[in-house]
Formats: sequence, C-alpha cells, structure tokens
Amino acid sequence: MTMTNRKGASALPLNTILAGDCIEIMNSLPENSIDLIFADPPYNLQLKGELHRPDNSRVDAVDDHWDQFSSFAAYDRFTQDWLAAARRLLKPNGAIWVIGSYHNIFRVGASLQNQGFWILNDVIWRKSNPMPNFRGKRFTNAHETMIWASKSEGAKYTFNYEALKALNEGIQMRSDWVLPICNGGERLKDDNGDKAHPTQKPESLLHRVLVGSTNPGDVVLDPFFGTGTTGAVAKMLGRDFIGIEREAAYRKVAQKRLDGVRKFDREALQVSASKRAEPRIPFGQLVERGMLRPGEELYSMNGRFKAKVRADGTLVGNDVKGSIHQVGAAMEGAPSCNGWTYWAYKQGDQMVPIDLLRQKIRAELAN
Amino acid sequence: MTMTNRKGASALPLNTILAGDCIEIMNSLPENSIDLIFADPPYNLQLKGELHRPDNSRVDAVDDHWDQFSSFAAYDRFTQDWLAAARRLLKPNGAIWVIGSYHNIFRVGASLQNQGFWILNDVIWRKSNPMPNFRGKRFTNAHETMIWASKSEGAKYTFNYEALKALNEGIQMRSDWVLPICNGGERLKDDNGDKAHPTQKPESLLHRVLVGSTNPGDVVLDPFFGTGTTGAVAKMLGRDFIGIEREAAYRKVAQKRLDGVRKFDREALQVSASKRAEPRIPFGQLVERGMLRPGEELYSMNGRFKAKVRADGTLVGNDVKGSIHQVGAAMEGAPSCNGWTYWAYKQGDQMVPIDLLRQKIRAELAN
DNA sequence: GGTTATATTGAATCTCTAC
DNA sequence: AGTAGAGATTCAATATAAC
Repeated sequence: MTMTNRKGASALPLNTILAGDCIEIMNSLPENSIDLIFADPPYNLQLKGELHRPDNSRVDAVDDHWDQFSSFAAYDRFTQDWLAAARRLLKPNGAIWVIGSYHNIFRVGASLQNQGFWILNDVIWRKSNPMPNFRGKRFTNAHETMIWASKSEGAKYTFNYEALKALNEGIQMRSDWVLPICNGGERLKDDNGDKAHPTQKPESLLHRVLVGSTNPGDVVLDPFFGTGTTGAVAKMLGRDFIGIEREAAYRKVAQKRLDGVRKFDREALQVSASKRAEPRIPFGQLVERGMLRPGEELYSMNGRFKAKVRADGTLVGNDVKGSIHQVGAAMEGAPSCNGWTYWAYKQGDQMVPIDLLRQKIRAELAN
Repeated sequence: MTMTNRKGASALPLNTILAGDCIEIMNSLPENSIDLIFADPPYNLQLKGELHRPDNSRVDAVDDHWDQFSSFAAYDRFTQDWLAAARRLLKPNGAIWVIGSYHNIFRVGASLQNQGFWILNDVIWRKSNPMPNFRGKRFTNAHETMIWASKSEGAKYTFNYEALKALNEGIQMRSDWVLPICNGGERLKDDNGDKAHPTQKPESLLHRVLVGSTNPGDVVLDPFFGTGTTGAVAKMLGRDFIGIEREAAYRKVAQKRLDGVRKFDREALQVSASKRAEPRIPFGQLVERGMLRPGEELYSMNGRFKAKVRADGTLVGNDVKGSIHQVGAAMEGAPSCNGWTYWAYKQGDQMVPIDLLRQKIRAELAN
C-alpha cells in the first residue's frame, strides 16, 4: 500500500483498493483530503419477477443482493450516510459526481442539495446502444443521469473548459454526452466468461469526467469501485485514485485490470489551457518596454473610435481617461470591455490587435 | 364554459382556462376524473446577479416573482401540496408528466415517489439549440428532464407504443428526445412585441407526450398553463383540456392562441417529426473511446509529418498544438486542412486513415 | 428580387484578484 | 468581508438590414 503525505499531513492510501463498507472506510480517512469523488451507488432497482426477451431468453437484470432496499426511507438513510462521509473527505474546492437512473437519482439529487452540495450541472449520458424495451410498454431507457456538484456554493471547483471544448472539436461541451455502453473487449469477464459486474461503466465516460474536472496529480476517490473503471482511467490520466469495494470478487477483477493499465506519457496529458491560467501582463508593460510609445494612437477593432496612449499605461480619448478596458467600455457604452481584444495599433496599413503584443511577452516569459 | 358529464358523474369545466391558485382549484374539481396531467411548475432557479453575453448584451433572465421561493423546504412544501392535489384528480389508470431542470427536478422526483406515484421513465428533452454557457464555467445546460409516472404501481397507464414508433421512423422511441426550443413564429409575443412568457414550451414536445400517453377524447389537465401549449396541442389532437393559470396576462394570451387552433392541424403534426442530421463526430471521441490512445502518433497521409495525440483530443507536433485540422494546416503551411483525411494511424505495417474510425462510430449511432 | 452580412435571443443557480 | 477593477467569454436559429 502506497502511503503519502500531502499538505495537511495525513496519510492517504493512494492507488489502492480498500476492502469493506464504504461509509466506515471513508470515515477513517483524513478530512479535506480528496479532490474529486466519483460515485456509482446501488440503484435500488425493483424488478418484480424475471424479465424475458421476446425469444424467451432471460435478461440478466441487476438483482444482486446489494441492490435490494426495503423502502425509499432505507435508501435515503443509506444515501445520506455515504454522502455525509464523502462530504467530510472532500477538500473545500473539491467536487463530486454521482451517476444513477430514475430509480435512485432523484433521491440522490435531493440529498445532495440538502447536505449543502451545490449542483453545477446534471449531465445526461446518452447511450448509443442501449438495451431495447422488450415489452413495448415504456420508452427505451436510453440514458443515465450524472450530477456534478461542488462541496458548497461559491467554491472554486476545477473545470477544464478549454480541454473539453477541444475534445468536442471547438464547440463548448454540452450537458448531454453521447457515448456507447461498455461492451466488447472492454467489458470484463469473470472466470466463467460471464460479465464480471452488472453495471460496468465505459472508460470513455470517466475520461471525460476526469479530464474535465481534475488536474494531473489530483486524488480521485470512488466509494463504489466495482471493477475499477474510475481507477483505471485515473491511472491512465496521471491522477491518483482510492477505491473502496465491499465484494472480494470485484476487487480481484479490478486489481488485475489496474495492474495492466499504463499511464499515458507526460506530453499527452497536457491539455489545452484557459487564458485565465496564463500570467497577467499589465498594459503598462507594453509602454515600458517600448512596444507602444506614449502619444501613439490606438483604434477600436470596429474602426469607430480612437484613443491615445499615455506614459502611465492609461488611455485618453473623447474626454475619457482610464485603463484600456474602461475607455473601451465608455466608448461603446457597454458595462464592460476587454481592452486587449478591443484595441489595435497601426503598422503600416495594417491594424494589429494589442493582444498580439501581450502574447509576445508571454512567449518570452515561457522560455 | 362547457360542462360535461362523464362516468363517475361529476361535471368538468372542459376546454377552459380556470383563473386562480392551482392547488385550490384542483381541490375543487371531482376526484378520479382526469386522464393525464402535464405540469411545468416553477423551477426555483435562484439566480443571483445579471448575466451578459460576450458581446455585452444582457440576458433576459427568468426573474419573475412566481419563480421565487425562500428555501428548498418552502419549495418542497409547495411541490408536495400541488402533487397531492393532482394525485387526487387522476383516474386510477391516469398518469402525470412533470418537466424541470436540475434546480428542482430531483425534489419533484423524490416527492412523486414519496406520494406513491410510480415512475415509468425519465425522459430527456435534448435541446438542439440551447443557450450556451457564456462564461465557460460549466457545461452548456442543453437539456431538461421530464418525469412520466403512473398513479401507482401496477396501474394500466396509456402508452401508444406503435404510434410513437411510427413518429420515430419505425424505431422504438427512446428516453431522449432531440427537439428545438420554442422560437420563431411559434413564440408568442405580447402587445409590445416582447415574449409573452419566459418559458414557453414547444408544441413538438407536447405533441409527443400526448400522442404517446393519451387517446382521443381523454381529459388533459395542466395546472401551470402559462401560454397554453398543452391546451393548444390537446385541441389539435382531439383531446379535451383543462388549464389553470394564476396570471391574467398569460390567460389572455393563451385564450387568444386557443381560439386560433384548429383540430388536427396538419402543419403541427409535421412540426413534431424531427429531422435527423448526420451526427457530427468530434475527433476527441476517438480518444475517449480508446480507439486512439493519448501519446499515440499520427502520420500525414503523404508521409511527411507526424504528430502526437493528447488526452483532450488535440494534436502536438513540431511545436504546434491544436485540432487535427489546425495542426495539419500548420504543417503543410496551408490555410486549411481536413484533418480527417490528412491523418492516419499505424496498424502493423498499414497506415489507416482516421476517418475510418469516424465512420465506425457513425455506423454505430445509426443503430 | 435575391443573396449576404449583421443583429437579436433563449428556464442561467456563469470570474477572479487585489485592496 | 465587501468592493472595485481587470479581463475572459457564445451556439443555433430567426429577424432585419444591406447590398
């Protein structure tokens, strides 16, 4: 078992599968120590009798003993208990994902809100190849719901907006994700060749969750580890994981799976970063460095306005003085304005946005 | 006001809009008399400040008084009260639909279950043209959730399986529906030319609901009638409706709308048949799905260049980072480049164009 | 009249840092 | 803790204007 020290000092059993009840084990771990929790709790499915396909073959439904709850009240108690334990573990800026279906997700969502978690999105996993509804009595149950929540309102959760936008070829990622269910070679089998776990989640789903809401080196906890999809993807992506699983059979399959996973190389783990993460360059530096001279004129990109650079890095034009942002906003009569992309200078006949000069400085700083 | 006698004998104010508080009015109507309830209750959005688009225009938010609740507890009481009144009205084999967002739907779902309703499906309305996330801080909120429930477990609810299958070009209807939001000519305007209601639902949505879960002659109740989409579609489809609406302004717009609706409007039927476009497959999906691994190398089909795949679906090579198209263009010094046909991966000795992987996903989605 | 830019808008829990 | 200022941020569908 790898133990490690983090700021705050308590030891975490990183990259291991812990055996036992998830509530007890979570309560034994140090508080405020986890960056992200991904949880796929039992679904409280209430299949009465057996289900048969039209050809009379039996559908292998989720009917394991761990999925039977006597009542909604019992399920609520269970949910509240494991959520409270999870909440204690999360760092103040940590976040949680919970996946479920209509059988349980409404109760989970209400409990999350009641405990002070702040819902950021509900995300729909739209299955591209779901099991059809054999009886034709309802809609094909073709999706599951995930809730993404921060520990509390106003917390600074991690969201790699640009990386997800890149994953989606330049268009911001929506709350509905179209991904296939886990089958084929990815679906783990037990020694009899049967599926090892009834609800194994696809790695593609966890890839998107972890790329979007964690950074390399973060600690990801999965209290219902199952066959370890969360751990496998975390390892690939250079995140640390902690798994908790009660059933020995699942732990065995998961450990074997994890042993076979390789981490992607460092360069591949770099993702597109947001501008917010880049160092801040005051406009005055452009003047100090002589990239723009006091007295030089700047022009709005829409060609409608101009202003003059002053020695202290402010602008003046149309009786307005102030920062590049303030003067731009005043000219447009707008509540705010990004001066970096609003203003340009003249180079011969060309209009060059001043943001290019900032980029030049940033490139210098990077070397 | 049309009054009519049904088996059970009590009079129902069919095809009218009742003015007042929906709980009081529902309690004044005869029990076990309604076939279907469609409810679009307040979402309790809890908006804080103002929001501006990147172009500085202001978003016209839903800040109406009817959406304000002091706490989750207050919202829960309201939900339990109107659901109890609705439940009393439903025939034993009646059913209910409730639509909501993550702000309220989990509380609604839990209350439904607590009161003995039996959830049949949760259905996702995937908006083809949602409002984007302007600040890049969350996923585009691109869907709303509907819960479909029978009055109790084992009830013989109405489900027109074949009609829905026909609506869906012969394929079983799934639990996710892609439909555009209500705009254009369908969006009702007030006398000033502004939108008459902040959250008018599209007729296509109600069309699918009513075709699927009612029969001609059924009575459909909408306790939050608004501009009367439920009534308009019910009238077109030959169902009777009862609307309840507290705000006089909404009632006025709705009545005018209803007066203009003809039964079996052909055009409306066509609106509901959504066209299927060829799905766009972002390159990132090949990475998420494990068809290509982060760190793997791609080669240009002309054999001159190579680049490495990153975890967010971008490429990196020769100091250039970006999409498959951007990096291809940069390497060739070309203004643009179709990365799908430009790049290939190695399979043994073979070079396989990545477009083949995209075709594989498309074929999967067609099923 | 027809085609091409430009403007508007939609159920939204939508920033971060320094003072 | 609250405030002020820097500065980052959008997709699809209509409607209207311009050419």
